[in-house]
Amino acid sequence: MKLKVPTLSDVARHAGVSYATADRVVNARGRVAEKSASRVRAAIDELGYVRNVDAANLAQRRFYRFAIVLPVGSNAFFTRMRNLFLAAMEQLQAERVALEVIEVKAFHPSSLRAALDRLANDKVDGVALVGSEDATVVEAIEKLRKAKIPVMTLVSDVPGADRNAYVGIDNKVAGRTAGRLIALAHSSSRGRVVPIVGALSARDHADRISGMSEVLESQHDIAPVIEGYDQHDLVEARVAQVLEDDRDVTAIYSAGAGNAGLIRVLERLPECRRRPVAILHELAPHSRRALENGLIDIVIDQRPEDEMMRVVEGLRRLADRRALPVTDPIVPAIFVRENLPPLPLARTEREREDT
Amino acid sequence: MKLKVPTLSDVARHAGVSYATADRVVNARGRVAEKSASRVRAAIDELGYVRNVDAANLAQRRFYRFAIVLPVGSNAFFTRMRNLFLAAMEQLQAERVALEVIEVKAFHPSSLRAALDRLANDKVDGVALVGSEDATVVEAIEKLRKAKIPVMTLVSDVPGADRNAYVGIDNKVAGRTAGRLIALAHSSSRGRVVPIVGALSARDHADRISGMSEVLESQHDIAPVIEGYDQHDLVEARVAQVLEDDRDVTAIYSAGAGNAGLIRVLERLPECRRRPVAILHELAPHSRRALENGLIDIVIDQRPEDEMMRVVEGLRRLADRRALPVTDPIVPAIFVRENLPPLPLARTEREREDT
DNA sequence: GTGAAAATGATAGACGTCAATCATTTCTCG
DNA sequence: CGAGAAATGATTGACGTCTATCATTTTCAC
Repeated sequence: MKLKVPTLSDVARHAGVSYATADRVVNARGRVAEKSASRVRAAIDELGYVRNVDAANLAQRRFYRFAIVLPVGSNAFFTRMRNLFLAAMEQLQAERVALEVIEVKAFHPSSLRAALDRLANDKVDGVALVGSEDATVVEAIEKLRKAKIPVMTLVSDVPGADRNAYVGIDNKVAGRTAGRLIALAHSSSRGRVVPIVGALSARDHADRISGMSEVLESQHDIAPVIEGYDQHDLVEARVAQVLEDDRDVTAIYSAGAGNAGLIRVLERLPECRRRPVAILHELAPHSRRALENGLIDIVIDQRPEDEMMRVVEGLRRLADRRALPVTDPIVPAIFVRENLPPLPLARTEREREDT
Repeated sequence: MKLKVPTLSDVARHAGVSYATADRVVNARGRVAEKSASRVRAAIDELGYVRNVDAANLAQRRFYRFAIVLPVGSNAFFTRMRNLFLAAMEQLQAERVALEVIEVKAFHPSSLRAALDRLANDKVDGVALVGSEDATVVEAIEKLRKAKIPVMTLVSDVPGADRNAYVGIDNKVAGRTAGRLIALAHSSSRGRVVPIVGALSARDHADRISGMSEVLESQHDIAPVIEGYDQHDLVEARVAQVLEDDRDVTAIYSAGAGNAGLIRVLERLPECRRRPVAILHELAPHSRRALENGLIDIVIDQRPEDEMMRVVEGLRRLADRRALPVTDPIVPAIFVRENLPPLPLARTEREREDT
């Protein structure tokens, strides 16, 4: 039952050095000649030594401190994610994990940069951030990494940055999937699809529309994109106008937010008007209700619950100097009315209907 | 930075007992008067003491031993799951987790019972099993639990058993979801759907068909169920016959295995024959290829990767006396051609094309 | 009151790593 | 060769729990 697991003492003995030297190698403390260091590393390989994280954490009185940097705004998805992190805090506290949720102004790279710089001077054990493609964010991540702080990007990656891992979906794939489902819903008849985005300058939205278009453009008509800037009223007005002017619309794909406005239009559709197939993103109270009421067909959801868990687990493993598991990318869930997950038992005051 | 976290010494002092008594309470070692025990428990609550798992595991030289009991047979899904566990073994070994994969004859409750009884006399730290509704399995689980061995059911639950948790999907929901997607694919036209199962006596298959029927029966025709007993040739022959005899079939929903046979029929469909909408379960090499080649439309997959991770993580938490996280049920992934996950890099010799 | 059993307390050592300190040895350069 | 810097080794104590042992105290039944 008691397996003989090699300790660092075994490594030192095997390498012919003192425990202190082996410790210096393993923990990169310096003051070790390369000759000795390579002997230690060889011994580690030969013996299969694996650092005992339990012992190390006990000796250090380890209490993980992770910072989660989220954009604040009216986006329901990030509100939802924020609430998930807050809800997890108490349980994580009991497991010696302290989460600090830091909110930065949405679409404001310098604000994100500043927050990350502050964290680089702090003694946090890891940082997870919602990325932005700004070059200053790449630099800020470099700085964190230089301070030996592990970094994970969440929901939106930072291409070119030296982050440890990305947790999120591939928006092109999401768009293509939406395209495929729209095609399926048309059997072999030709349809006319209206795409909606927050803004075409938002990379994730653009990717989704691009993906959808790849799948549909040879067999279906794609109407001009509606930019709704994630504002319900604007979305409502523009969609209503398009549906009024264009009687051939058979499907709507909303890649952005502001979906409460879209749902209101679909609610008020005249009975004589056939409801277009409707696919949108992220499960929120209004989109859940619209699914339940048959106003829309499908919600593509990136499962922030899963994303949150992957981030916390990943940061913990990085702090423990453990390899991250090779996992598949997050597969967005495809919700129809029949497979909606149970509602969470409690809702916080701050959670609003939508943004 | 150094948070003062209460230790068991603090608890003992606070309760006015010795460390040894507090330890006896926390670890249920006995020899403690109820008067003392309740004082200890009160102190734990007041101080918010949480057992230091790192310290405990270090002191015990903890090396988790988990047993995973899987049915052996020609079912591709369980082969896939088995291979996932095997592939994870090495990494887990380095983290002091030893997995033992135990294979029992499929659909053979006494064989499963015997394996579980053996484990009850073994010193394993946890057991995960693919359930069976037999009463002897309920008893075997009782026995494990009596031996203080945590039990999780996987893929198929055991109603009435005292297991710690179930990891798997709701098959009724899966069937309803398939029904909804079939309805979506028919727009508002009426269709004729052919259901396929391994056997109607298989509860998961029956649940799936039942779920689908609920959604479809008021607007669509449901043809008689084909029982294919998970045998490709039989499935192929019977589906071909049905498609030959029934020119009105517009959709096929396969709730069982043996899907290679179904795919062969769809491959050989005459050009003049419109391909029915096809939805089946579990991503396997043949179903992946069929998706890629446009022979079928959707695969509903219960993500054994996720299931495996939940099981290992759950067993570990149970062994550490930690609460399991409140997680949503596994949401089956809905794969179309466009959102297929990357292929694993290596395939083991034992993995076959299908069962 | 006595004896036995149960409850309680005290104690020691183990686990494997971290962190720090200081003595000793080795190496390099003038 | 000597001095100083770097490398190395020895040592100690800490972390919080587990495990075991045995002494002491308390409780209970007769």
